[in-house]
Amino acid sequence: MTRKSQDANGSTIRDVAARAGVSASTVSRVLGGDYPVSTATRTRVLRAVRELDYVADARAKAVAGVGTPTLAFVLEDITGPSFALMAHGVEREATRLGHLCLVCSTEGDVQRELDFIETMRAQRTAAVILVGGTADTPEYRERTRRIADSLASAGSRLVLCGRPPLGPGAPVTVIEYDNEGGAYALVAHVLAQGHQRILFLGGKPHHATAQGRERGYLAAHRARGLDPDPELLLHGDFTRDSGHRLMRLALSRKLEFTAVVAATDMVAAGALTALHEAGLDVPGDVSLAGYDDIPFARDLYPALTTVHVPYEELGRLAVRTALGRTAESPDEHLLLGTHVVVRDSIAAVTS
Amino acid sequence: MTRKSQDANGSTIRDVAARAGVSASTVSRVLGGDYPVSTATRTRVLRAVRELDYVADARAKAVAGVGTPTLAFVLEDITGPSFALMAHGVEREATRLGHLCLVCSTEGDVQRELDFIETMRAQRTAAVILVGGTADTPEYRERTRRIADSLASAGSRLVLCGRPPLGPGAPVTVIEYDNEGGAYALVAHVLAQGHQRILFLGGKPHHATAQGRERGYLAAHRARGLDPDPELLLHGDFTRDSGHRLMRLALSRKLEFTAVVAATDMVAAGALTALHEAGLDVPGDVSLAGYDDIPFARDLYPALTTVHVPYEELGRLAVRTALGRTAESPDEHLLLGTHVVVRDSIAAVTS
DNA sequence: CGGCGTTGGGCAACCGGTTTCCACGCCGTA
DNA sequence: TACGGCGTGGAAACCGGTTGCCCAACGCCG
Repeated sequence: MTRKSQDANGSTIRDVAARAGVSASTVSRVLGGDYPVSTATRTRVLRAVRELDYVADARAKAVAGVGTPTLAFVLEDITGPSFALMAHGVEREATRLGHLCLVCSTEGDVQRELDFIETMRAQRTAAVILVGGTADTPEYRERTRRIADSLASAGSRLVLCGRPPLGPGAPVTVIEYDNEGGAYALVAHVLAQGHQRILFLGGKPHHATAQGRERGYLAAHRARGLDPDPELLLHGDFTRDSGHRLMRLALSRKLEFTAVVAATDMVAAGALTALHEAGLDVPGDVSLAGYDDIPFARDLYPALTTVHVPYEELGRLAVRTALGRTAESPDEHLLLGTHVVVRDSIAAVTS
Repeated sequence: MTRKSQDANGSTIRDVAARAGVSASTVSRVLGGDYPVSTATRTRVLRAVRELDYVADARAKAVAGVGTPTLAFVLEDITGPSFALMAHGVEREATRLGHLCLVCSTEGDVQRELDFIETMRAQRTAAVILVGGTADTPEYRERTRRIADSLASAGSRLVLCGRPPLGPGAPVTVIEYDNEGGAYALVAHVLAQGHQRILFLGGKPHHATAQGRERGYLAAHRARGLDPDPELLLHGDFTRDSGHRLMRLALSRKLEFTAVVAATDMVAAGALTALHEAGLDVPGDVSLAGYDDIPFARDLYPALTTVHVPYEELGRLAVRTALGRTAESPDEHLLLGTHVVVRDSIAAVTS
């Protein structure tokens, strides 16, 4: 409670100065670099620093304008493999560019997301990266645009990663990947194997990512002059359990299909297990495909045919474009390509 | 370059004060809470805040001693499922306790780890959580102890999560889980099914976690009066590719075994794929077990028998004990239990 | 009507750094 | 010997907040 010094807290620059017999400015200068300081003084200061195990308070430096820049990363749940991949990309690139990396899971709670972004604005982070699909409603656009403006006026930057864009004029960087195109290619591939009735295990009806993939599924059919049976279109979410549940549902309903396309690999994993549990052979009895190409896809049995999404690259790109933006460069909107990777879970129909 | 105000940066408390026609202290007080302020003044201030979209700079608050506390989380690679689980636990508990969460992947680079910890000390984080096994060498202990002291003297706290403890006296919180016991139980289970020659797909020889699991493997044999064939002990790392490679190696060497125990589920996944590729049936021809019980374990085919480790809980506990520690409570050392979860990948030998 | 307690709000010090500006001593040179 | 320039280092202002202290105005009561 006295003037302070040996508290549980680290020592201050003044403590170091006192011990070295110089002023605080001098300590700052020998630590800071470029200003000329005599060798004798420098030595004394450095010794004091070592003896006190001193490290300058990064928050104070930040206030003074020379802090470590930081960037924030907010997602629904780091536990999902594709999220983890993106997180990895973000984190790598961030530290490569000398930035710290704050992370927050929203657990899908919009309010938490809002609160967190406000906190990040207070932290003066260089950028806030929002990742993961969501419903593309007018309300979403308006809310997100407000966030973007607010962040921009604080000198920060909003990045949407795999999220619906906001339309022109919003100070936002958008990095997307092609959901519709990927699904189109994948379903076209399945159709080309002779399958006619393809069960689609989709996500939430309003979820933008889910919609994109569903559109691809439909478009691929139409391109062949086919009109898929609406019964074959099931909706759930992007989890393993959803896939498992939906697959059992389809089986119990005795729907007719020779192939299953799942909206994500996680969904496919759940579906695959359900098929196995029902004693069905994949791809002998039923073919199966996923979407995302998470690392585990190749260790499923049979190895899963799926659509590769460059998630890690997505993350890297997000921070690179967000940080690399020059003062008034135009707002960027990137659309990354996807491609189907053929493995063993799809067979040609024999008949 | 003038006196500032409408820069790209957010507005300051003085801007708000000016606009509301009060002093900065008053603004701080209406925002801060408890100090009595007249309704009229409060209204004016709040309006100014709204009009300027003002948020107090969190870094400045931190310097003044009322900042948002932060905690750091350093691991090798967020991409590993068990790491992701722990990260999730840490993140959840941290935000529950009102802390921000910094994250950094070291990619296994000791120097990066050191640098990052130093940065965290500068950030004055409430705690630094180091997670993931590593080699338990004297050099490790000494280095880590220095870090712990250094952090402690800065009022921060080091938490070792699934890492070798440092021995008594170090200002450290250690949260471990039982590697040897889990492996012992698992291997005992496999032996009880009648298997005599069990291939062990281990990790790096000096890696503490790997050693613990290997010890369990050996102890379970000895408890039955068995002495495992040294040929059956293979070493790699904890990745899927290592499991794949080692399994192929074992097959090409024509080693004799009826069961495989992998040091992690990832290793098991790689091994399983290698077995499938070789045309072997699991568990018909070969039984297989893993360790970790990552979410994917049940979607492998056959569903993987493995040892459950409460990773998410581990993460939650790490932050709770680190933050909950009262001034001079004794340094804690928790050892969490594990248990084997039996699925379909192990069959009894028919002989 | 005057003393007094309460309320509301400004000034200034402080948090821990950085940086501008200036003073001082020493040197070389005219 | 006087003077100008350079090499060093300190004092003080600043970054953007919070808070202790003090004072003015107001209402209440005697």
